[in-house]
Amino acid sequence: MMNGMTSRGIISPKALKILSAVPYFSGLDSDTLTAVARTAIRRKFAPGQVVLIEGQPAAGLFVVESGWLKANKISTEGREQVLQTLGSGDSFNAVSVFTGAPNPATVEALEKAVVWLVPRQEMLDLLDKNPTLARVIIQELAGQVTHLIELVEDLSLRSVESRLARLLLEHARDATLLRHRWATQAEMAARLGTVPDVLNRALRKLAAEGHIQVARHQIQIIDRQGLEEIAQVQ
Amino acid sequence: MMNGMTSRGIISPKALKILSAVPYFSGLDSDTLTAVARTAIRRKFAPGQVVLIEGQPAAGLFVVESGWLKANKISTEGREQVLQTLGSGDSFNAVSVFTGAPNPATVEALEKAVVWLVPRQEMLDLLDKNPTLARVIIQELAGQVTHLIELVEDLSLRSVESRLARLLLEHARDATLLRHRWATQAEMAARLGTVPDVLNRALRKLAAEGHIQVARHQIQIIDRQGLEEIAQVQ
DNA sequence: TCTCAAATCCGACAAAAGTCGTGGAGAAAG
DNA sequence: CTTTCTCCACGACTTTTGTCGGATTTGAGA
Repeated sequence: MMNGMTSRGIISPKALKILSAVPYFSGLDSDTLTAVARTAIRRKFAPGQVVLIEGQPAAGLFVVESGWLKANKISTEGREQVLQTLGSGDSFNAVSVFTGAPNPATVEALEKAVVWLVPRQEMLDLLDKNPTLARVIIQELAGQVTHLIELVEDLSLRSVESRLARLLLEHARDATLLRHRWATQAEMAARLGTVPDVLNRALRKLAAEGHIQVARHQIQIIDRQGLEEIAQVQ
Repeated sequence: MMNGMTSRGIISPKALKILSAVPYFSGLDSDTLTAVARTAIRRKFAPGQVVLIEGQPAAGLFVVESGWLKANKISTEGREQVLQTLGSGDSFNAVSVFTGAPNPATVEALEKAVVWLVPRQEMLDLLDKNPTLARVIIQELAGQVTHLIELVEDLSLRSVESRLARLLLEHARDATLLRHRWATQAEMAARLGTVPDVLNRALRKLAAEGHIQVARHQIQIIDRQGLEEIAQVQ
């Protein structure tokens, strides 16, 4: 159960379509794209399964076809910090591919997921031949830096309650935020850098104050302005 | 006093030498390097002076000639988190140069510093003409991502005491860590994501337990192994 | 050398975050 | 349909972190 099922070298039109939808490869001409599709490996993962482990050598660049995954760090005491949540079209492990350093974090499937793996050497060759690819990689990495700076700011300068308010506002479509099956309070806590109990407390406090209404699989935002104030201060 | 003194367009051998020592430009041929030196602007900053402000549009890529600076985030309540400490040869603001987004953080001089600024458009042109430059930028950004992931891990999964122990171990030459004039306890606290009082307490605790010895302008590590244990757990 | 602002030290207190135990309500599996 | 397990909801308690007031010391500049 350590590795997902793999299938290699099958150049289906589906593979081409999926890969060309990824920002990384959308700029490539069809010949190079076919070459990529030939070496890319398709893998399926079950919920909870580990895709790659922090500290291991880089296998290559991963691209999500479907399903949700998370990149995280785990402390010696077992506490978890989620760095990134990855969905369809997202890619991960670029850092170790281009630096040669071991994987900086562990990646795990949150639900049934399908992932493509483009081997490291292939990516490096591509980068040499394809100057436009470099721009895309730079954009991608810059985006990661921006995201991580925001995370640091959150962890260092904001209270749990404030972080939660921000998370809710960010993910709300209209006034309702529907939770995926895997989006348990424990997962949310790991995302905000705290523990389930504390998150639960913050959630109940916001509910008690009339800002939100927590239901089974969704959260309703009642008082957006109030939430925004809590997101600002503290 | 808002901006540093500037001098533009002077192509001295000194400028060439300094710029070519920067990883970004070391791979360039001498013609391109001269072109860069022509557009680059040299600025001097006094201690405490602000080089660029979070949220403002990107001016260009900055390169440190001499002196120390810091990149930080400041909360509405005035609390500070240092993201990076920048010394001679380091560069900053790459993210906003290549994405076009506003500066992600504020940069401030810790002491008298001299900084070169290569205008944004110049850097973008360079990137187009010089494919090898792309590799360097990718390395640089990947390094930043790695560093920020470590910072997140520290803030989220480790206690102040543990973070301090790590900082001390990391910066110790032999068994002594000499503090720059600007490396006050307030600065160290901002680096570790806490407040001066708490840092001071942690420092005195480590001293009381016999792990370190705090003197005026330096800190002695007495019990390295003990420090390493504290750095590990918690 | 002298003065003054900044840095450090310290104890007491407050608030935030984390831990533990227990019980109930749903969802998934048989 | 029933059993089992995960998730959630509390409340009580501990630890860590942050805050405040004030005493000392130090270093930079007049």
